[in-house]
Amino acid sequence: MDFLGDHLPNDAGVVALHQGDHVVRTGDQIAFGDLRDGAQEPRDVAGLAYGRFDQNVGAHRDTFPSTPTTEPAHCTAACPPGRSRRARAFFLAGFWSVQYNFSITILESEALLSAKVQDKQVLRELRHRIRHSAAHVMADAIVSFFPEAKLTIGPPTEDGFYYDIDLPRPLTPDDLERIEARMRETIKADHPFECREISRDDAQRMFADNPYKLQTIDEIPSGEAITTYSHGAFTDLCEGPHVERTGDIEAVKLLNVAGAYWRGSEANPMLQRLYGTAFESQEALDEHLQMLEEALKRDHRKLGRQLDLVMFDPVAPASPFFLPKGAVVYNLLIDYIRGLNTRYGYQEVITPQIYSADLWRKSGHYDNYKDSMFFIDIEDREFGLKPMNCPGHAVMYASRLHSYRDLPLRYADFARLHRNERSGVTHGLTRVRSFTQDDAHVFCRLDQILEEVATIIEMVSEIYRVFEFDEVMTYLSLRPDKRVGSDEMWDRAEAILKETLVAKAIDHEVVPGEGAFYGPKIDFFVRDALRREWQLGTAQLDFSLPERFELEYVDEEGKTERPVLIHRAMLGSIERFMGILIEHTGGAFPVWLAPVQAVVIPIADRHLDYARKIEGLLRDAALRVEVDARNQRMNLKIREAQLQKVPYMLVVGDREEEQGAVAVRTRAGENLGARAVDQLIADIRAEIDAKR
RNA sequence: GCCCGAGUGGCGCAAUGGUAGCGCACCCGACUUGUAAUCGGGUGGUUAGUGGGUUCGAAUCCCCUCUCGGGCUCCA
Repeated sequence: MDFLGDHLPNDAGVVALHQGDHVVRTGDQIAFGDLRDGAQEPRDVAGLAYGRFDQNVGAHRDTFPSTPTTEPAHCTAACPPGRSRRARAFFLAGFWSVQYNFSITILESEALLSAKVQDKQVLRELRHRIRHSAAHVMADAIVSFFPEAKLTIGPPTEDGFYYDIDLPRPLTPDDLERIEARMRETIKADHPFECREISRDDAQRMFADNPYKLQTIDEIPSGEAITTYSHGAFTDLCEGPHVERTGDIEAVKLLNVAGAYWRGSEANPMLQRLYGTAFESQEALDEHLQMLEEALKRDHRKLGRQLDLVMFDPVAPASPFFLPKGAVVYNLLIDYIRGLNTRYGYQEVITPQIYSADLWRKSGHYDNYKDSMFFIDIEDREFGLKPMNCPGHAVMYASRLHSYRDLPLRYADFARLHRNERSGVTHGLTRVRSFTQDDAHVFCRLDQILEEVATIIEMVSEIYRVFEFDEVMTYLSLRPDKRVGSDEMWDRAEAILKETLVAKAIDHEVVPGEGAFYGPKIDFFVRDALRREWQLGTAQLDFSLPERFELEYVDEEGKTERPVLIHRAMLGSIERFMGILIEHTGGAFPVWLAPVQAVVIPIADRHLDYARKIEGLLRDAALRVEVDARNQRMNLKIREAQLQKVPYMLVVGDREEEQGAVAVRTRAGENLGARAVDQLIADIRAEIDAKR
């Protein structure tokens, strides 16, 4: 048996995998784990897990709990973190080579790899400086046109920079051009950036006419140095760092102007925020702009219309209408979650849409959330349309006595929710006023929290794996200033969540102060086509609601205890998830979700009957199929099916009719040639079952 | 909610104070087609609002309202 452990040189860091002619590429699903001593074959591996292969770093994401299709004998736990990349690369190579006849090519050494990683860091640092410097150059240009402008802050961001400025009048696109032209002059002049450390008094004198800068100076801790950076005749309060000279800003582009509150508070004046970006070369800038353009093509609002999935109308602002094709996807997503819920012991419930305002007073929504709710008066009584399911579930829980044996009790609900989001914050499908969550509430004992949260993480991980979201950001939000419950309670709850994340080996960022007032939470975010982050899943601990609704259970000793509530959502809102998924897939849904899975394309009218027959066979196999019966050329029908991202185009003409076959073309543009219908159905079904 | 911008046939766009036009879609007709757009003809908009104003004249300028977009804020 050709197992790699013995064959790979010691410094092999990254391997390329081949199956036949297919090279395993970044994003492909792989399996990996750690070798036991003396391992000879895949089953000698502890901790099999699935992840994705990434050409740059070998295997990563060792955090997915496993439900392998080929169950190895010793599948015990998730792969422990901290093992070397090499060990993992070895293993995955070995596993796949044996299981699936992959052959292995060594791409590069560990040393090379780390140099590459280092280059990335250097580049990031360089761009940071370039953009920070570009912000200064921009401010310089603006001040030259508007001497009364008051500068505030101008930091670099992930993809560019901005400067918030108090200006006498709104900037126009023409202004942007003028400013950009002036910036180029400054860059060409190649002024050096000079850093100067100044005293607090000097700083205050220097920026005496700028209240924003004065406030900034006031907030610099007394021990810290106050510095300015100058280029040419321009000086700004700044801690740096910058590039050496303005000429180091090789490529710059101003993008747009927007309003922004000083210090982000609505109570403060609205400033003008001018966004731009800068790169170390024109090519890199062009590439970035190209990327932005490509992203616009993936915009779910555009694709949602083009693919007949969803529409909007001013009669229901920010409330999507799902067209038949969109409804197919929507329902399939819910079906999928329903299946998961069943598998993990969640019970679905159906609860009212409209509740007396009394309920919302009891839950606290009336005091804290009233502006975001829709209310209706009926027969002199006030009712509220539900923005969340939790109070309804609490009412259900409280309707009978519970033993500790009942817990955890897991209620799932796909009810439609309505939130009166402030105008100006709504956005396509990702922020709407009417939506459905894959919502659930777990009522459990304190000692059950860890397991419940761990299970939620497992479910979420499976979901993100199925949908191939590789870049999921996980945040652990801790106690905010305004909160309920004792500090001990918070200590304990935060510790449990943290422990669970560590146990599940989930990379996460801790965000102090961002928790809900009722408890800490774990949130999962992914990015849309324009790299904006959107929250999908969440697991939130809640000590407040059980208190408010006086929820109880009877423990082993007959004592009355209060359960803890866990709010969970995995896709988040189905609407938002669909929006993100459309952008993630560019509208090319995996076959199991595709609204139309196959289009039968008859070449001429005389093939119509045969096309109908094929349609019937596929429909009998529960596939979503259509016949393009229009009197049009085949080329046009293929083009349109292609634009609709239909996974399979089945061309039927004289040849196919004779053979009782169909000619299969995929949306990837591959012509697979003639296939027997039975075989085709079996292949597509397998693809659907595997959710590929 | 706040700042800025936009709204023209179903969709994408043009018309910058002087007769609302183009492409796609749609309808009709011809063509009967082999892996990303066949050809010809036709219907359709008093320009977001049965809003207000300026002007001899408004898609175009001003005001109000609505909706959408980019941000900010918000997302208990």
